Amino acid sequence: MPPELIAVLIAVSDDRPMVLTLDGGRLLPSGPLEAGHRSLQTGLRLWVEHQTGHALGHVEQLYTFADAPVDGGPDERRVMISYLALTRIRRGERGWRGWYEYFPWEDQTAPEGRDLVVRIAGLLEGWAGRAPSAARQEARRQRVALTFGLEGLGWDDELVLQRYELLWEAGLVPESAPPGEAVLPGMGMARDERRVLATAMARLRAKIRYRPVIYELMPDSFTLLHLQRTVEAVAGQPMHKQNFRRLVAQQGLIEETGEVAPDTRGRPARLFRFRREVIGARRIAGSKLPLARAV
Amino acid sequence: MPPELIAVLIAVSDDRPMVLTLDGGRLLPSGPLEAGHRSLQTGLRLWVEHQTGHALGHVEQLYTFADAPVDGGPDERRVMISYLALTRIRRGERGWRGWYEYFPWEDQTAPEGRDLVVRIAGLLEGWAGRAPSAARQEARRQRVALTFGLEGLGWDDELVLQRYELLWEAGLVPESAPPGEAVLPGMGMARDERRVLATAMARLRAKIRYRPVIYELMPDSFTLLHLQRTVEAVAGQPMHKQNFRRLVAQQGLIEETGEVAPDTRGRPARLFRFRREVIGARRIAGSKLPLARAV
DNA sequence: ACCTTTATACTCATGTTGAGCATAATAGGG
DNA sequence: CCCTATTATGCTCAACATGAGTATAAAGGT
Repeated sequence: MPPELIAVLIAVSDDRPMVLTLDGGRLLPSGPLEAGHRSLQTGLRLWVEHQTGHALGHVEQLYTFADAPVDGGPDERRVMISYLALTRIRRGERGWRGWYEYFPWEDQTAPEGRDLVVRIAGLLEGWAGRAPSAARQEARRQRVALTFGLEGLGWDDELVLQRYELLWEAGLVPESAPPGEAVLPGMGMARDERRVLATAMARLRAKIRYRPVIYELMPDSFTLLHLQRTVEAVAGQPMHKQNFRRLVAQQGLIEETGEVAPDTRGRPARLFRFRREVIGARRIAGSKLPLARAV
Repeated sequence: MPPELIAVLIAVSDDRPMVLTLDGGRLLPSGPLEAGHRSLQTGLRLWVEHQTGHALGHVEQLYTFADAPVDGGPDERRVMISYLALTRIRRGERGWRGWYEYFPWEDQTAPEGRDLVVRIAGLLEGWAGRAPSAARQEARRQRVALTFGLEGLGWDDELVLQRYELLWEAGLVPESAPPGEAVLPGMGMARDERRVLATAMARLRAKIRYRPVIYELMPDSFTLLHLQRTVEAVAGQPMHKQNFRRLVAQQGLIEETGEVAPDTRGRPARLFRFRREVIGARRIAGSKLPLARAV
């Protein structure tokens, strides 16, 4: 069985990060590496275009997964090479879903997300208490606190995969819960797809801190607030407005278009565009996140 | 053809980063994923142990490579899933080689490495001038300057792979040079192994900045200078001594053993040990590098 | 005693970051 | 036309981090 190529396409629409799915949101675009494919990336592009009609721009390899072998099953097991692609939604495209539909607890900009983490903390405390020994219980509690930023440790937006795997182990997600047991809100996916999505989210959240990839998710011109809302949507965390502007300004990666945003409430905002020329011409420090404390 | 698992084992000995090789330094430990392997990592461990006798500790997946399909060749091509492992050299083990034997220009702590970059800059200027159009020439020059830190841009120690691939394109390494043509110093390896090694070096150099992985390369007790020399050896860059100590001290990741180093010249240095307990108990900021300017 | 060598403690200027205050410019209601 | 709500934008401040350098301590060798 040849390795499978699987893609996570991300776009941001109306300040919501979206992922392109198939089969009613249960699958990601994917297909086997074939002899005719000139490279892994070529194969991926062909499959994605064939299945979704969406042409890929820049893609980045994420991780290679293998599922566990089945006793008495086929000799070979599925190997999945996953990729992340940043793009924009084209008119009329279907299959795009908000990524927080799959991971509601990852949205710490909204009160619902924060409340959900409080609820999860309670459930995981129960799980920790069910460990066989006192030492194990303590280890579980420490892991929970670190992963979900409890006890004053602070929320780390990059721990998407770790949080999902912890909830998986605790039987709180549909993929692992005993039948009939209550599970957390959040859509499940087929096979390992939700792990792949979690990996993509974590990578993107990490990457916007040190590479200006956020602009691949923006339209040609945008206001500073729009840019900030996009970063907040991806990071799942609120930011300090003035400091965000200061940072963006001193990076010198954008320039004014000279126009102002139409149909605005309040004072009209100037429009900016990304200066594509600077990519490659300069060492890019990226876009550190002036994160406000999660109120 | 099942995917192949390939490992880059790194250790530091006598302030030199070393890599475990086979076949006189031309190969890295590797082997195909088999039906009996419980996971990718398990398979990797078995192959490495079988081929080198070295048991693996913590490993990290690096990247998945595929070679180009050959016209008229077999239907399937080699897929390599690569891993990085940090370890220590055990007594009597053979096959360890200094990684700067393969990439001499990556050692910017020594004058030889810095001189070599000056020479490379000249050769690449010639290569840039041979581009077909003025625009292409300029693009090449920009890429060279950025990748090798010319024109005041500063050396970026994490661009190991980019530098190797540029030299490959320019035909300056044995893997790509026309037969009989002069090439740069630095041992070649079989197949794609040198690219895998470059990927591992880049990842490790990046990682020591934000995770305390350097301690996996240290003996149980060490002096601060020994620690600094190890970081410098990995990063290939000199650092400011006092600031390095300040950083290490305020991280609180190490503690005094109470003893001092034997057989020292000058004032004897206190010995320290890594506090394993803090891993997992705390969010680790890692070990930023107080890099001195490359004199 | 003095010199070389390494260890270690401080100082200082500059830059970065988190937080907040103040003011500007628009629309819409009274 | 004034007032208010709303968003945009400019500016200050304290705390902390960082790069660089000076000064002093403790050993061995001649």
